[in-house]
Amino acid sequence: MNIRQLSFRLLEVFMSVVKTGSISETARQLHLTQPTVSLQIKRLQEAVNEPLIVMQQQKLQVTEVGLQLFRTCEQVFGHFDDYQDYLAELKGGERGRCKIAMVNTAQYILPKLLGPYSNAHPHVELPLEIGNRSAVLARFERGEDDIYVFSHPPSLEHAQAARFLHNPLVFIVPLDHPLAGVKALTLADLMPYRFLLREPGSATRMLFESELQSRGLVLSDSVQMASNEAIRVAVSSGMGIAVLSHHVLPKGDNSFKVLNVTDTCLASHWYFVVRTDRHISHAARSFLKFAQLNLEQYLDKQWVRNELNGLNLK
Amino acid sequence: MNIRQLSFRLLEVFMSVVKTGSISETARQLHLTQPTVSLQIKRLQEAVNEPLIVMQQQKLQVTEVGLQLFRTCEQVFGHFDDYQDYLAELKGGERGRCKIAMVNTAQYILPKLLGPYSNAHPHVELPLEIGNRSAVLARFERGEDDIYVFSHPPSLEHAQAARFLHNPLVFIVPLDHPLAGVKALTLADLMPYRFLLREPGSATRMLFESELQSRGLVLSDSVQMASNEAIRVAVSSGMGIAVLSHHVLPKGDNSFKVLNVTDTCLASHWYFVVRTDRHISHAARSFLKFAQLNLEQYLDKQWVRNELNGLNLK
DNA sequence: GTATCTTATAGATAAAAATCTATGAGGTGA
DNA sequence: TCACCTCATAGATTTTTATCTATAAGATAC
Repeated sequence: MNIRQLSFRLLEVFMSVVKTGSISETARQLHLTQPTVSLQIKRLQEAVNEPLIVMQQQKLQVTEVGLQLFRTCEQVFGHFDDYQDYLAELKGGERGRCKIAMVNTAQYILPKLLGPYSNAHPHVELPLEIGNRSAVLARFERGEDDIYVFSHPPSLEHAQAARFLHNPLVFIVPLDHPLAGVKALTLADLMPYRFLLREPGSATRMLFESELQSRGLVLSDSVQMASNEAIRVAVSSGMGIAVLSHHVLPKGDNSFKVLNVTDTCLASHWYFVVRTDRHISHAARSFLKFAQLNLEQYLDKQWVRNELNGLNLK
Repeated sequence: MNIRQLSFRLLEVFMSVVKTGSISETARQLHLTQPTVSLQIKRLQEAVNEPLIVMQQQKLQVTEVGLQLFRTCEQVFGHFDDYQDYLAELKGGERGRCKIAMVNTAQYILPKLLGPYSNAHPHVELPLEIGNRSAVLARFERGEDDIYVFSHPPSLEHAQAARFLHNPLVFIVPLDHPLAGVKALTLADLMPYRFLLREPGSATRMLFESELQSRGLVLSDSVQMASNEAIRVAVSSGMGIAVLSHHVLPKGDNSFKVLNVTDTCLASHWYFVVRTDRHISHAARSFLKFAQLNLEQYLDKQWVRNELNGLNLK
């Protein structure tokens, strides 16, 4: 038997003949003519080189070889049916994988969306990658993930970004800091103090530094720290002052003071970013859809900027 | 996914690409050109309507969907491989079925061949049908079996017969019968006695009666009995005399006497009969081959008439 | 920077497959 | 016997497919 001569159509017709026990009946059911079916069976028998169906008392009778082939076909079609089911679930966003890479700061926000999504779609895998901006950018370049989360999205040709959350930056000082009690401050008032900063390239730092530069201000002292938590805790401990995303600050944490800086409004946005030159997985599509519909419900309404309908997901 | 667009060839190529991880390499292995393989993969992806293989860092990368399809293919080809193995065993005569229908008398002979054959081919099913001549003839007409055993084969257009054993008929009488001690007799000497006969149509009876008719002899008394054993036992019990196939008489059974009738030599032959208008199963072919080679070994050499090479099994 | 890989695409062709209509042959049932 | 089933076969047509060559676009290696 040469398997290359076989086609699924041929097997389908064969199975129908076995089931109905009649060539004419099969032809009617499959909307074919009777000679077509006859010929298909003949072909199949030639391919297998064994009689599969014989006439016995004017009745079609499946031979043992035919029956065995029929069983084989049942199994085979079963496997393809399973695969079709898998595809259907995948396309429905019920199954699959949505790999998300995000910059460090986003880990304070995104889980609020991921949790509910994951509950609604328990069969979707959601591997997360967290890194600093340059690491996530490198992943983006290599196309390792389905969705990327940046504030300050890369302006690359094959990147498509959409805002979903406002990201205001605030200044924090230790409770016992000289500025802690002051009602209204200017940015310049903060310059004399030691600033705790993330690494260069972090979106927060970039934004802050460009603001300083445009205003002609210079920090007198700064210390670099690797994470937002480290900075927050260090501020509380009196090590210095800092500028951080509002979202990084735990609600109800009173171990530091937020300043009211009246002449400065530093803010960026959080963006979902996808590659335009890559197929977007159904799961990713499904997650973005979910986000679009449920941002207000799971994130602080006050900061939501839902522009996800701007994503053009072919 | 429309399964009708799929062909085994397509899947074969796809599997090779997954295995080699390269389109060019696959092309080389399958003796195709690289564009051919590229196109096949493209087609397959269109049929499934999902990306199966993507370029990632200049390397082909199978997607989850592709991997799932690959696994499906592995299973499917596995089933067909099993079927191929089955076919191979079938064609080799190691597996399958050989249905044999025989007239009653043959059951004294055929098992001597069937036993050894079955031992040599343990996976071949050998269903036996035993009936009187007309029943077996009817089965032949309906083509219900692979091989038929007759003495006196039907001379039908679609029947092909070959002798394998001489079938001499002998006359037996009870030990205390008046003829039991007579050294030499003629057929006419037997006419006064009661004959125990099989049903009309049985080959033995037909042969005997035609002999009587040609010699102008008439039986004075006869009783019909349904089986050879019944007749044999009845003769031993003194109920009458009979003409029976030599093969029906158990060796060393001294409860009756075989007569020496000098002017008569009644004999027929045993034939294997197959239909010429039907495909002959590999198992049947294999059995007939076996018989042809081993008749002398398993049957009484003195009676073997091996003409089985005359069978023309397309 | 040139040679040499890779994959992708376009265009052409030849083979095959799928399907039809028309027709024939064999059997059943009124 | 006639009408009506069944399946088989022949011949024709239209699509589909498998395949090729030629060529281009990227990337890598030296």
